Amino acid sequence: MSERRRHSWMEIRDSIRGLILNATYGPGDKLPRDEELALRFGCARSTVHRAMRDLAQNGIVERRRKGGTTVRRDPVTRATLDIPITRLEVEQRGYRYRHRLIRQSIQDTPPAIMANFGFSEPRAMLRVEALHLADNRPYIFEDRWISLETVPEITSVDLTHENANEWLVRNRPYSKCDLRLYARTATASDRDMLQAQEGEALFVMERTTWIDAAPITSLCAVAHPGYQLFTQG
Amino acid sequence: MSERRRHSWMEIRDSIRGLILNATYGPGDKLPRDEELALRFGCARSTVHRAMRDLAQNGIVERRRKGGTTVRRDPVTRATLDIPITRLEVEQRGYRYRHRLIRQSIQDTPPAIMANFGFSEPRAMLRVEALHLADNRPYIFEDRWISLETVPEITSVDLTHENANEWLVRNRPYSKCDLRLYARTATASDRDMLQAQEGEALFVMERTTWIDAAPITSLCAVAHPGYQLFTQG
DNA sequence: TACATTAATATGTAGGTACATATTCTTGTC
DNA sequence: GACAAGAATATGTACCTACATATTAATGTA
Repeated sequence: MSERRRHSWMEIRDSIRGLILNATYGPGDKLPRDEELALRFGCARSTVHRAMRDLAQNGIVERRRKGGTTVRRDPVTRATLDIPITRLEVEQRGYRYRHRLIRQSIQDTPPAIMANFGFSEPRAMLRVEALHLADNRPYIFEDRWISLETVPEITSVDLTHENANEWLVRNRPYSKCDLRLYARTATASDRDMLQAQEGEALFVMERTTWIDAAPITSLCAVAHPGYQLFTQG
Repeated sequence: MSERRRHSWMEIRDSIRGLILNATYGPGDKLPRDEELALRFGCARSTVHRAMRDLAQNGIVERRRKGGTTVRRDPVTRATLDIPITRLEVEQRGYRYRHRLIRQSIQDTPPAIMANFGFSEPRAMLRVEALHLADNRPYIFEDRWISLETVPEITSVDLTHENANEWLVRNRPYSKCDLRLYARTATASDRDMLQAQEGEALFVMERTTWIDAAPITSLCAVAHPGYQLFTQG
């Protein structure tokens, strides 16, 4: 009898990717159905399915029920960013972490925050401005807006002691997160806060989170000059 | 007999996440084994496994063979970045794409590129400097180094016509990609190339790719003033 | 005690079956 | 030809069983 060796889903994935690489199937082309490929590779459909899920996740192919699997027409570089809690990031670099609450007040959301959440009307939220320090030097300044409806307890938390970043991450895990990254020239306020030189380039991360459809928080984090963000491959 | 309804892996995932959220299992705690949880939830082990894989992928838990599943001690914000081919990005914004080859030469890698690849010695590579334009205005300037050992055919490609970005993405898909993002103040050369104002903040993306252990390319892409990078949630 | 060897065990994967679900395709009606 | 209803079909999921694999824990030996 033929000794059918067991194929790992990664082997199958690499084989399918190989077919795409050597142009057997080009961008936009439809791949054979899973069952057909399983037959061809001599493995179970579930193994092809596992391989395909990985390829789909990595943006190589697109899959639709009944529609079948197609090679993505527009290849992308897909990278996973891990943004840790700032305290851990600082400590992992061997610095002593400190946190300073600058301001805390209830205000109506400005247009930029409304846009992040998709509001059409201003809403009262808790605004928290805080500075993260590494060895007493400014590390990241954050300007955060927190929903009073989704997170009512936040008003009774002492944010001078416990920082909003960690409190939220531990008490209000999100189900959805939007991220926006860009560069900005240091303003007068940045210069005070982050000890940046005039005209220096600063790295900015805007992050907005929801639990299901309910808004949690939207923040604009401005990093100290020289800050870099990596992917962990 | 008890009518065991079928549970979807997402239900199970949300249930497990619920246990973590309501502090039944805190950061660093060990969760019960899959089999035990399956029994508890009244589903198959494979369903728990599917749920756990998702939680692990999203950085909620960590799993190790024999070691079991533990709640991650340090929560992270995990986001998936899609960096499309520049031409598509430009076209999707409704602009006309053009590409201009600035320079092309074989040089020894400078320290920065050696560091990206992990080389201890300089190596001769093809350096390609090119400008991507949107409606004839500078969009992204890229300074790219391509391995002559891994991609020997590149020397016979006419890069004035076909751009290196697309040629590589279509002909040398990578298996590993490192990404580094930061902000930089415009230099004199940037000002010429990207029509940036003096002292303006520019967004920089450094990308290094390998196929298995073989280096493919390392590039430094400097975006026009005002560029932003989003996650596709 | 230190270290190597072996057993135990939780997760990971492959294969298989049955059914669910979302589309697309076909067909019928006007 | 336009549109709605129903059939066809490829992917998605749930559950099983049987192993594979990576560690940790236990055990034996010097």
